[in-house]
Amino acid sequence: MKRKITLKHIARELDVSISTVSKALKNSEEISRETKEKIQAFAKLYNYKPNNIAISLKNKRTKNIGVIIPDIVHHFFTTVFRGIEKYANDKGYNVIVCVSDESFDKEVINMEMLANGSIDGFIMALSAETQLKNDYNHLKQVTDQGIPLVLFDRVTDEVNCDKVIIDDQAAAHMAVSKMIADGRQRIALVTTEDYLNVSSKREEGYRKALEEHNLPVREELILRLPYQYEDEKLSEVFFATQEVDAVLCVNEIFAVRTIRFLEDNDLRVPSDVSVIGFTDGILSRLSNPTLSSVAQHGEEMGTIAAKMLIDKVESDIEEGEEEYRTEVVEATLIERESTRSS
Amino acid sequence: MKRKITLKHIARELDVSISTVSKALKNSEEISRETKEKIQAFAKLYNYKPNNIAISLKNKRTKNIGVIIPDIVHHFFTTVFRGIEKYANDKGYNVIVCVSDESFDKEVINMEMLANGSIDGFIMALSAETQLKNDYNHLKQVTDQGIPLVLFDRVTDEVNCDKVIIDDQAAAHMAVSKMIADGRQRIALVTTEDYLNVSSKREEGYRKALEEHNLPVREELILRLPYQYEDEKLSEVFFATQEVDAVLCVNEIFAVRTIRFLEDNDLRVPSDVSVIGFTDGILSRLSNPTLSSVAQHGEEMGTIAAKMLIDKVESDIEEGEEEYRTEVVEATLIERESTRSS
DNA sequence: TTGTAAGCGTTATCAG
DNA sequence: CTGATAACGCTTACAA
Repeated sequence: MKRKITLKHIARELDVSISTVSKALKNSEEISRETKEKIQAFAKLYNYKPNNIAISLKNKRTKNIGVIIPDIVHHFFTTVFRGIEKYANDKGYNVIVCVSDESFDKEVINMEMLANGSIDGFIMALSAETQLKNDYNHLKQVTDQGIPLVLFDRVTDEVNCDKVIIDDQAAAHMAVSKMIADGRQRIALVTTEDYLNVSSKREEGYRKALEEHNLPVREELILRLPYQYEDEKLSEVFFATQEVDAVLCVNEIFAVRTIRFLEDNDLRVPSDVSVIGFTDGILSRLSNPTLSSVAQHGEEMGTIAAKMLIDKVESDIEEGEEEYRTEVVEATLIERESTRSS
Repeated sequence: MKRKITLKHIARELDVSISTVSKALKNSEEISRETKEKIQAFAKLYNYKPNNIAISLKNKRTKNIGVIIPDIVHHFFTTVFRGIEKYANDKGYNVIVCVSDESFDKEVINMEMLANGSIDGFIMALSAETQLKNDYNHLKQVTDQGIPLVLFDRVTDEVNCDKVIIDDQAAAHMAVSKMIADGRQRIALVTTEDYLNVSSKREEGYRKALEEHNLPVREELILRLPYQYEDEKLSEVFFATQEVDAVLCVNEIFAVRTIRFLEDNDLRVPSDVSVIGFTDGILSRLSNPTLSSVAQHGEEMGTIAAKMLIDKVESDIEEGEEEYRTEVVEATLIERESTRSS
């Protein structure tokens, strides 16, 4: 077992000072070619690599970024994470992930844990509970300390920082308009019952699109389901009493369930009812029929978020003139079988 | 912007020495109640938190664990990750994730990056390319340095370390036996063409089960598809020329595609053909019909891996007598509609 | 009871 | 060209 070698070891071994070794390994002009070669050869031989922790302490820069997301087993977040990770890695940063599990407390604990020197900045999506409580002191504390923060998808106006979002309202509007253009008239909305910022924006877009096309907004056609619902009972009640010819769902899972439910009730998708979901993930591509859905371009969001963060981290504006940006990523509608206007 | 406060600040402010502050905050008996109270109050007021990096440097322990996986947008890995993250967090560890993207080079780079002091140990699943090249020097280097390593799922015998796997062979055997018990006779296997350890183990189980039940192993019934295949052409060729009454797929995606293909060709699942997949993820639960599949219990694997790693990290056997364990997690068959023996 | 000093591994400044 | 020294923030013998 060859323990990690340090500058000190090399210095002792080669009978030079630590600073000489340090400089030699950085190819400093100050050191004679001869000594440099000797030292470099030795270092190579023993596979010397500087200790990141020591460098972090010295530079007050960890080259780590902290990512806090509500759930990792969730296609969208996972996709954003991939974007973050790729960009960050390219820039020489590592990514520390913490999962808040939609819990306010865990979010706070994780942030505090990381804020004590472990990371240079945060990228996060708020937990559902945090949005519900509307308590953002932990975020403010972090920004007050001068730690850069980028919020994505689940954001809040309460905190001053960079943000990356998709225009959920416009996206829902687009989806509903498409259905209307396809001749659909009774369009239902299946959304979450939790108060999530994104859901309500999507609902706004849904309402607006109907209104603009002079279609009535029927509250009975808006179904609110618990975030992780497992029973289709609710949906049965809903569809049994209503005639719908199109459904917009705020996520993939609701959409796939809806399709299944419709087919079990002898309604064909898309001929009888067309369905559009949000989150263009694996389910959309592989459901039967395949699901038209609003792509949120998570990877792109992740890339943008990482870029914004790293730019801030590496800029030395420090007490920056509070110049925060909000990037809006265009959502696109991926059309598949569930809306074929056949 | 209140910059982070350090022991030095407190000491200066309160006109005591740094070590007094340090001890006072640790509630040391050495310090008078009076001073302690003064210091603690001050620290609370200014929200003092020790700097993790400094502590890491001192203790030579980062309380970070490095996780390297081939792909984060993949239900199984994501699930394992969740298990790791939860357990690690409970134990006060953070998790740094790097994605190898199935690439050998990235795997090597990421490991080296993290091995220079950033983490106390690794948990990883080998990339496809690494398994193909059969080159594990980067792993050996890490273990040689005394950094604990736990391999999961995609493992190799070439490296001496703790491992967590499922018995893929037994799992496939179980699945095939179940189909046979249901009266199926011509059972196909849809597997990957890459050389992945897990796939080949599953194939072995498949073959063994058939043999044990005195059924012929027909090579034409074994279909090898590229890892991320997008065209169903291959599968068309396959099924068009064969009569099968059951299919075992080495992953969910292949399984769902198979179902879709069968239905498009007027074969009903499960009445005409029953289908079982591996990886009990969201697709299995939501496909139509729902998919019977082999649950790999990723979260449990993650928990076990994290436990093994942290135990090693925190044990002081150091030059441990090479006592490495391999934990086998029981796979279970989750029966859903695709195998209802109706 | 409090303080000094060394050390964790590096880098940077300043002398020699 | 090379080396001593201080510093990053903290802990911990050891002195006082």
